[in-house]
Amino acid sequence: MTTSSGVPEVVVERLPQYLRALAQLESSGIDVISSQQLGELLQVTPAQIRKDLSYFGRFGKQGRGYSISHLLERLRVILGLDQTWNVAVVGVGRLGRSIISYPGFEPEGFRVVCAFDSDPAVVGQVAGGLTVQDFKSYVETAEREGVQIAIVAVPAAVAQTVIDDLVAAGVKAILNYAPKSALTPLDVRIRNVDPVVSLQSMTYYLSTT
Amino acid sequence: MTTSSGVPEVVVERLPQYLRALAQLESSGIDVISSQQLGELLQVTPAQIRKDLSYFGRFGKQGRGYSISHLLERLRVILGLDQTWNVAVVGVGRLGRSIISYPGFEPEGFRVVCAFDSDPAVVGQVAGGLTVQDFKSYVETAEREGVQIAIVAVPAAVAQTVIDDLVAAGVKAILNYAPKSALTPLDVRIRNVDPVVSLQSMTYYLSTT
DNA sequence: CCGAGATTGTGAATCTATTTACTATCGCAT
DNA sequence: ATGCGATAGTAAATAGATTCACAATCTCGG
Repeated sequence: MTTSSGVPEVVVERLPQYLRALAQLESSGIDVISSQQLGELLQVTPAQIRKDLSYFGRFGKQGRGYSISHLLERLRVILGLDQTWNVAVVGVGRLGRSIISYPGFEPEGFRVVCAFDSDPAVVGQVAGGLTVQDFKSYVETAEREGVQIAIVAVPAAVAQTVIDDLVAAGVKAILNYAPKSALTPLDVRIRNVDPVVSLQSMTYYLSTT
Repeated sequence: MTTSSGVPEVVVERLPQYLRALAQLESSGIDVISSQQLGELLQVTPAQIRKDLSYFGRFGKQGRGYSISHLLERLRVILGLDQTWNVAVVGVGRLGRSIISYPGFEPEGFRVVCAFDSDPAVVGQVAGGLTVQDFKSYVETAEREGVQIAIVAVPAAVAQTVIDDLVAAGVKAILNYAPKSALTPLDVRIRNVDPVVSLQSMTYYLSTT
């Protein structure tokens, strides 16, 4: 699938992988890396790395490779990671609470700024330093807090409805933890995080071998 | 990527999606569905559904469509979901505990049967009805409990080492929650669950639009 | 029992992604 | 300065996945 910008979606999905590997290399004190070496590290062909990067510009030096710090900086800009993103968590059950207090978001520039639920018993509770808001007030609160991304952690049965509401409220990126793949308009990005689906595509290989 | 069995990996990854949609349709009392209708529901072309299924046999009836209950049964067998899978959780921190008590695995046939950590302060604790074992005892315990799948929820810094140990212990399927894509031999399946990576590939589209 | 309408299964065509293969260019040692 | 070895960038070739398009065959009403 190629998107309007002309960059294939698979390519965009690989960039965060490169980013992560490069960040780790940088923190271990390495300055320069070739597509060959990075490819070995990530189990990807060097040509693929070079081609992927070539969609965005020319970042390497022949005979030498890529400056890790420079490439990191460029990738961060390409992916829009040179800014902080405000995130709303919708659904504050067991899973929603784990997400709110997951410490991995903040260092990567994703800040959970508000949390919503529609259960009156949950609204008003405090989770991870945030007071849970009524989902009815989503539009105002999200606007006030400058929310750009929503994380959905509601039961499967209501996921599509909640996502429709979020889309109507103007959210353009949704991370969906509900065990249900939901439909969105083409201009709204959605990624599903579903461990059961991941397991189910591995058992295929376990049982045929 | 085509695997030894001749079925492309993308196809295997779509089957759980079909399964989930069909299960939901069945529970809402529908008996038969056409590739057209299922395609609309999943935002996939009817031809793709028919072609995907054709790798495994002929399950439909011309002029009518697919019997949902029959197709469900066949898909479960194809994916190896007609049995229970025993799962070990490695790493019992905040995230590991959430995974152990996640209620979505059991109904789908994935049973968490043991949990490991290498921190002496955590070993011996009880989490979700399971006593945490020392990771040193992985081989014996996993053998005794009939573990076939491992879920890794350890810090990024030790993920590769832990995964190497698991591979050495004979695990053939790993669900990796560590924010680090790890390398495994080709006969070991690994799926990464990483919300940050998912977010990072969406921000690309948010910032270029 | 027959014909109309629907829908599957699939070879061929098309579209997309990956890999190959080579040129241009760089850094470095002499 | 010069030449050599290494490596990026990329056009062309290949491989892979998706879609098209249609024959085969099913259902169902009359």
